Amino acid sequence: MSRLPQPDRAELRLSAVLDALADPVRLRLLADLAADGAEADAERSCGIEAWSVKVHKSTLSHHFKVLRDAGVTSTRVVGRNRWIRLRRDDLEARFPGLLGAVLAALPEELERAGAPRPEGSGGQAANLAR
Amino acid sequence: MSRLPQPDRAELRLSAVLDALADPVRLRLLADLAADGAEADAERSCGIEAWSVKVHKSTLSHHFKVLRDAGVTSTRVVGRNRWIRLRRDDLEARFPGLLGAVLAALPEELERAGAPRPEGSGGQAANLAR
DNA sequence: ATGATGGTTTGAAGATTGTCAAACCATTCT
DNA sequence: AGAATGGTTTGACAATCTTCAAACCATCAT
Repeated sequence: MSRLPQPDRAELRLSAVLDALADPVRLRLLADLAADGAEADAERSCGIEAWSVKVHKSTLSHHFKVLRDAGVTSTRVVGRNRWIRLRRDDLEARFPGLLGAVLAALPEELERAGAPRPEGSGGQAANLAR
Repeated sequence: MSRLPQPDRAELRLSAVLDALADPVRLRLLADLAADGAEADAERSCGIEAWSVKVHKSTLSHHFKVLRDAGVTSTRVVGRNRWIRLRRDDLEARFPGLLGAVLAALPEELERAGAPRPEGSGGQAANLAR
């Protein structure tokens, strides 16, 4: 069991994080991740079916790399599976309030963005914010 | 005296704001604006000399449009001059904590990005790496 | 071993974006 | 009126990004 390469907490760059977040697909992935709960160990499989965005698996892999390189997520390798989690603590330490502000605004943003609905689209909005 | 078109507070979109902020030049413009103070009426002329980023004036105009269209800034037209200000209140109302978090992280980010070139070597892409 | 599975890497096509230069527009000055 | 000024718009070019498809790699199952 190992971990895919990722920047240390101290190396996190604001511009990289903003860049990573400035994409509709990645925002949706973020929402999926956040919906898993605020516990530090909440992870999600890398499999296509686990996410509300339906794109090619290589595209998904690409977006995960962007998020990981920016320091937004952490990826644990177990066998041939990957488990992804939000780096809430590191982000909060480096950019206090940033992730929370984004997560809070996310449900409404996705609503307006329309299209892909997570299939149970009620209002689990409250779960997203820490 | 009029005002360049801008989205209403209720129309502000998270993705547009993140997009607008996910650029090194615009982050620097934001820092310049924020440095003017937190008063709601702190404005800054649109003139090239007023900003710490040295790019062509049409490029500057383009970036201001992106910021304005995203709702980050507001532009007042006086004669042949423009006066730009941060829409702090509107941003705070729509995305509480977001602007503050970005502004707080900005000084260190600009530090790492490398200071604005005092002299010469103005290659096209040399100004700020992405 | 052989094959299937989960995910990454590479390659290529199309769309976006950042930049400068030149033309343009409206306002102000002489 | 004519010229200068502050900024916008348009056009073009290079760089980057998103996406899918196909090849690839490592692990697990048979």
